[in-house]
Amino acid sequence: MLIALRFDCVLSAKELAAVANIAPSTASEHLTKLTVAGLISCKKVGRSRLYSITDGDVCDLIDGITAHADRIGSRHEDKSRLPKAVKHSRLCLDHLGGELGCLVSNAMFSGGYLRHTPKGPEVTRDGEGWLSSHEIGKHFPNEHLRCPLRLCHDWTHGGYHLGGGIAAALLATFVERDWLRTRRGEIAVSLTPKGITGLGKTFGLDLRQVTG
Amino acid sequence: MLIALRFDCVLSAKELAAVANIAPSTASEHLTKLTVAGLISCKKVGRSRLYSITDGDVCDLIDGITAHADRIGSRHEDKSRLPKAVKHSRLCLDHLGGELGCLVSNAMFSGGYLRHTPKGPEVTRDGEGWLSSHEIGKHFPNEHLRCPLRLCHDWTHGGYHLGGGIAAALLATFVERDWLRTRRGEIAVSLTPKGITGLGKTFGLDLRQVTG
DNA sequence: ACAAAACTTCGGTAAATGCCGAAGCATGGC
DNA sequence: GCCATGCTTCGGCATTTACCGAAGTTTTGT
Repeated sequence: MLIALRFDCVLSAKELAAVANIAPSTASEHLTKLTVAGLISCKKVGRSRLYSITDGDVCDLIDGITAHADRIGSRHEDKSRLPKAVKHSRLCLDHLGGELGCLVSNAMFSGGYLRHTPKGPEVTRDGEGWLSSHEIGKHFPNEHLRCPLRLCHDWTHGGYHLGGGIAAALLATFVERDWLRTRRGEIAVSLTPKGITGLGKTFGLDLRQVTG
Repeated sequence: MLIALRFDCVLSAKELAAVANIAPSTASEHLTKLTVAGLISCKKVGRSRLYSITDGDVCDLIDGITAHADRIGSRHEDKSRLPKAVKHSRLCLDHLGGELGCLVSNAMFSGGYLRHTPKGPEVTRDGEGWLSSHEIGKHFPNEHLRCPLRLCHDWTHGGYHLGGGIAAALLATFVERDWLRTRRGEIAVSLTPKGITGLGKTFGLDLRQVTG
């Protein structure tokens, strides 16, 4: 349920019961436990109850646990079996991960558009200008519910890439400009020739290697 | 058990059974589970098995969960009932917390001795010089096992203070210089007149209010 | 070689947990 | 006003869990 919410931000009790594959009554009981524990919050809308993750701290908690699970789970897995494209650039839920995701993230920090704070990454004054000049909206779907920006531990690459609403908006822009292409149900993201120049100029990266 | 290990770094199965108040056989079973889950690691020494937390990522995980528990737990508590001294300066396991802990932490970041990175706080080149010039050892007990520096969410004050081995070494130095005094079994830390001037000069703080 | 210490494995028990279906409560549509 | 929908509460069942003590294993000390 928490992982489903980590992706979809807002889900009803019925939907959460469906993803967990349990009866609505069981789901209801479990959802109250999660709510009492402060992990999720509930909002009554009509005759539905819409649940979402309480705040960014809880998101980090969930990410930390899933990242740990990935580390443990992949301990005896052969990572080299992953297609090269997936290692290089892949979707992490609804934003960009893999080597390309980490490169973009690093470039935005070293370019002074983002900075690290004890509460996580933050958009600088420069960054706000940069985002709007590139027509990358500060506004994204479910803005009021979703963590705008966070760091995502990248288990295929060992670094960090950007997550949260702004990261999702970034990916949407890249796809819109045909710099990247995604296919429904596939985790791999393909970098177009246009993207090599576009992303390269925008972030000062040499991406000719990344297509692999 | 994990919280005990977060403080003591290395504990034997017997000791962990004692802190959890369960029979050695039960502890053994549980420790196996934690080990399989990759949360703790085991080292055979003589006839004992010494357990410690696997790595810094797991430390972060534990800290995140305890921090969340603090947030939730303190939601319906009356914080104002805490003695003023505890709110101002208190022990957080083996290092300095409370308002004073946060002030010292902030001063070290803004002084350029520490900086934030995605993996947590880091000592800068300046900071290393500063630490050694103040005779605050980079070396501390269990150095090889313990996280050297991390951020601790401070639930009495709402900010962050420093944790980890370096923070423990800092407190030890402050106590040694009689800037602060601790009493066995007590969480409150008292700031001496010497400390008001000493810490004040060292970190550029006006601490006359903090004694409260 | 023998005993003690530290830990694990095994068998059994009591408590907690997850789960479901039926019934009960709100809300929205007709 | 009435029914359908979405959710919760309740009672009860099956499974799982935590736990202990006894017995077994390895290592240390004498």
